[in-house]
Amino acid sequence: MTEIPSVDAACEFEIQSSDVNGPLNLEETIFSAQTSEPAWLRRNDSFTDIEEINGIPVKYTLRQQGSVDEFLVKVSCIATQAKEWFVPNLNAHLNLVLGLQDDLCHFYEAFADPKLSRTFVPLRGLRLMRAANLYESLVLSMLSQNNSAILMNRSARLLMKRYGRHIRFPDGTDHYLFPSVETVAKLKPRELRRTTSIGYRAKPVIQVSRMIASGDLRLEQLKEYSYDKASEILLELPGVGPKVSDCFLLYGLGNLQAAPVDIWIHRIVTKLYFRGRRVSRPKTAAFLRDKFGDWAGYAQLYLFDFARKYGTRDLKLT
DNA sequence: TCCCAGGGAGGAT
DNA sequence: ATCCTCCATGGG
Repeated sequence: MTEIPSVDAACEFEIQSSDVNGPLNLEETIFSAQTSEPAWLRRNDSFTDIEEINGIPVKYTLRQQGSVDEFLVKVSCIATQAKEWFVPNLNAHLNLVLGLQDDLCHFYEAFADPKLSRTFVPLRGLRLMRAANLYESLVLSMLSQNNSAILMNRSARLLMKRYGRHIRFPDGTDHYLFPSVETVAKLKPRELRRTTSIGYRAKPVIQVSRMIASGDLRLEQLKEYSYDKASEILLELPGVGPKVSDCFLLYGLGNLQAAPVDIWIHRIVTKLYFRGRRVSRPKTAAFLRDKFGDWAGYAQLYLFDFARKYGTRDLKLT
C-alpha cells in the first residue's frame, strides 16, 4: 500500500498485487452478480461505492490497472469530514469487502474437480464480497426471496432513498446510506410496501428489524458461532429460510462454508453432480458444504458466475 | 395472459 | 421428512 499525501477529506492511495493474497479481477468481483449489498456505481472501468466507515460516510472509487496477477488498484476517496485514519481504515474496509486476503491460489490448487476447475481460468481473480453492514446484508438477503436481482436492487435503492440518511459529499454529489434498524423498525408493512415495492417481504423485514432494535437479535454475535449454531438462530427468523440464511452467513457473516442454493445453483449443481436427479435444495447445500468444506461458498460463487456468463453447457461433462 | 425471479410459511400427505 | 400452494411485485 503506497500512500499519497491526503488533502482535507479526500485521499488517494494504491493497492498493489503484493498487498493481495493472490490474483484479483476487480470487475468480475464487483459484478459477480452475487452480493448482499446494492450494486456499485460504474463508470467505464472504475467502480464507486458509498459506505459508512467508523461512523463517517465515505465515497470511494476503484480502478484496476495491469493484469489479474500483476496489478495496481487506484483508490480515490472523499468523505464528509477530514480524518487522519481514512487510508488505513478504508484499506482495511476494502480488504474485508473484496476478500483480498482470501487465499485464492490455495482454492485453485485444492480442488482438482474438473467441473469446478473449468471455471478457474476464465474467472481467475474473482473474489467473494462481504458486507460491512450486517443489517443491510440481512435485509438484502431477505429481499432476494422469490425476486429478481434487478428488482431486489431497485427496492434496496428505493429503501435507501426514502428512509436512509442523506449525504452530500464535498464534491457536491448526493447519496443515501442504508436506513438504520430503528427507522425501519418503526414502519408499518403497508407503508414499506407502498414506498419500496417489496411486496409480502415487508412484514418479516420489519419484524426482524424490531428484533434487532430491541436487542433480542444480535447480528455481530452470530459471527462467533459455528455454521450450525448460527443457522439454527437465523432459521427461526420470519422470512428467513435455508437460502436467505446461507446468503447472510456467507456474504454477511463471512462464513465460507455457507453455500446459498438459489434456483440457479440448484439447477447447475443437480445437473453437474446428480445427473439431473431430483434433489432438494437443502440437500444440495449440504452436498456443497460436504464436498468443498471451507470453500463451499467460493465453489458456489464460481459455479454461479460461470453459468450465468457462459451458460451451463460448457460446464457439462468433465 | 402466463411464467418466472438469488424462496418461505403453513398445511396436507 | 417431503410435497403443494399461495404469497406481492414487475419484467419478459
